[in-house]
Amino acid sequence: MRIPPDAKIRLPVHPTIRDVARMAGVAKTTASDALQGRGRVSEVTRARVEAAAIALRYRPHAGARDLTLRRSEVVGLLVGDLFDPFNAELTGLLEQHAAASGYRVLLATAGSDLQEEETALSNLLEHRVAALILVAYTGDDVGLRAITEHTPVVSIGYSGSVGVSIRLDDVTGALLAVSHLLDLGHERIAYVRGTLIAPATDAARLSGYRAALRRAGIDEDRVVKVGPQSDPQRNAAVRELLSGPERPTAVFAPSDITAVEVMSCAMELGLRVPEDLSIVGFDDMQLSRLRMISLTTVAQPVAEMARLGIDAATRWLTTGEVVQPAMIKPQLIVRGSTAPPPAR
Amino acid sequence: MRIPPDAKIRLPVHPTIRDVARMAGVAKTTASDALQGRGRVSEVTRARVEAAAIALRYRPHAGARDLTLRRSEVVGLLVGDLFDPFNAELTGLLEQHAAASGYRVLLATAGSDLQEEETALSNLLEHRVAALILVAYTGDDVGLRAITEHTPVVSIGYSGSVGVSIRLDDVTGALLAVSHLLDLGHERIAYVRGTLIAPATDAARLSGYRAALRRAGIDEDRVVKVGPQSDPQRNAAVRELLSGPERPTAVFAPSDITAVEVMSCAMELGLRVPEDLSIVGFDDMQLSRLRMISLTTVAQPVAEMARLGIDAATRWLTTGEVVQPAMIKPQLIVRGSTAPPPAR
DNA sequence: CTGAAAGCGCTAACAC
DNA sequence: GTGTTAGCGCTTTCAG
Repeated sequence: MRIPPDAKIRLPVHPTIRDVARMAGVAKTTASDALQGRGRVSEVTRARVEAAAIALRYRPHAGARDLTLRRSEVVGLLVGDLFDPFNAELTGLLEQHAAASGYRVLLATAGSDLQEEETALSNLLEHRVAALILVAYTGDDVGLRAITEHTPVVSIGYSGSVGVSIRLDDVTGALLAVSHLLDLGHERIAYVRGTLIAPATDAARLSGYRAALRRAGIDEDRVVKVGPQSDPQRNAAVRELLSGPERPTAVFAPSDITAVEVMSCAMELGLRVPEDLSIVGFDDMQLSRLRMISLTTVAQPVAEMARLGIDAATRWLTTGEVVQPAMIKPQLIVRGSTAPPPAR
Repeated sequence: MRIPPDAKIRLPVHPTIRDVARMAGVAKTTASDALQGRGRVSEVTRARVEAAAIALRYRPHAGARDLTLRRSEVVGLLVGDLFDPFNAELTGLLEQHAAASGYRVLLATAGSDLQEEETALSNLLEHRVAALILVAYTGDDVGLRAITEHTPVVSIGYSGSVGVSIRLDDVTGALLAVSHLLDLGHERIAYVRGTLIAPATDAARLSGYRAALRRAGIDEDRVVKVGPQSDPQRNAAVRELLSGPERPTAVFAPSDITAVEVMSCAMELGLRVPEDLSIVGFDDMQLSRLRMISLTTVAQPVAEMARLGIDAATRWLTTGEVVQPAMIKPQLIVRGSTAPPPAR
């Protein structure tokens, strides 16, 4: 339901600094100074002003203040999909860190549409966000580049070339994952791509996967594209992959949520994990640590990434320095979803 | 890292409507009219203005516009914890619907602290959000009541008495869940509370649980409080519960994420689900539908709830009507995590 | 120690 | 058709 802008009624009255001043019997300026503790106002006046503010339940209008001070206390957060628990974790932590640094978060989700992502980005910018944080961004650099001229852009888990990127060495991460499978003796290893993943990230992990296979002298790889979670046919491709006589003995998925889906699919087919099928994911979301899932995966230190992201943004904002943090070293967490392949 | 407000540097220059007007050689108003299509400007002028806007990459300043128009296009969203996948789903959908209705979303997470929740709420209000959406709110009504005088408050999954509540009949939901277990023949049914849940919601579901037991003539109930997810000892209480000789044969948890934790814990102890232990959750998050989890649960129609929430807010905003939608009827989804109890 | 004036970016009302 | 004025709520000069 689209509401035309004019349909929005006027905001019910909030008391303004003027009301407070009037009630305290002083000028606007004095009231403002008193409340901000800009110490040029006498103790007794301050008390009167404060009393008035409390009585009126005065709350300064952040937008007006930002306008006056020509600054913004809001960062824009564009996140691909909150249905992916890893993204949700990241979003939560980013908000926490932003809040700790004195920033509010204006949230936008990209949805499925690429056009939507564009609009969302535009909306955030109209709100003059102090910085832009991109999580699982699927768009391209083109539109982004120009933005960095006036707004710090920090992307997380996106290997683009714009602004600051907080990211893992995706190639090495995938390499670790697949090497682990190769070491266990697997030879038929499939790559199952989820659609929830940003193309650039997917590409990097895919290339790590390929590199590992190549290094092991295996040139045949199987890539499977899995549809969106809500897609009723989402499992079809995976089922087919796992059903044939020459089915892979292991699967590497570029995100934990996809890995869990594969795991579930395997179970439906009566395949045991890891006895019949080994699975490795990527992310290390909290759920993956549960014993009942116990997913071998490449860990992304989500808390650290959130901290680095906000820090990079605030630093860019305060000092103007654009510091690209070092790539985070991926770490393979071996859990119960991987084992040697079944005997033929 | 706390950045003092003064440390925030001035926002790099964005072109203003004035710049556009100057470039097009017209007055501010004319430029504004031209861009908004407020049709009093000639075709040729409009073209000139539009060209200038594009050349300068002009983007209207939403905050300034809102200030002038005395309105707000931003709704505040306070969500308890994004680590709970159900909350994350809800957040994502709320953002989508808000966007579709022309609203941006200012996000705040409550964190663990109750004090933080208070501050977060205050921050949202300083930003003059058009409405306030509360997800898994853990605070009390006291502070909220006053807010409804100037800002629509819509809570989701919170059975408080303030503003509009979009909610399920929690009592009946829990009743359904526990009755299902009773029907299967279970007699020792535990209630395992997660800490991620809002107290009021927990209370309602607990009372449904108790009502079901009472109705079946069982007056002994076992309530277990499980610590936060990150707590290393989070499983201790559940382990103990599930270990004794008189252990329950079924568990009802007031959220899916807690249910999955219990399931995982059971697995650690070598208990099979549902053969040795039946488990029922509450939420029906997407993950619960996966075959490998296959959780019997009370469904909360998350998409519908998001829609109802945003609709209630926009309606309140546009017409001033405060309409309390009917309670949503809970529906029990029976999956693979429940079965008759093991023979003694 | 306090007040008055200016202005952030924008649009609505009212001239011309 | 177009320009001028005023004002949203706030803080920062600059005078008293």
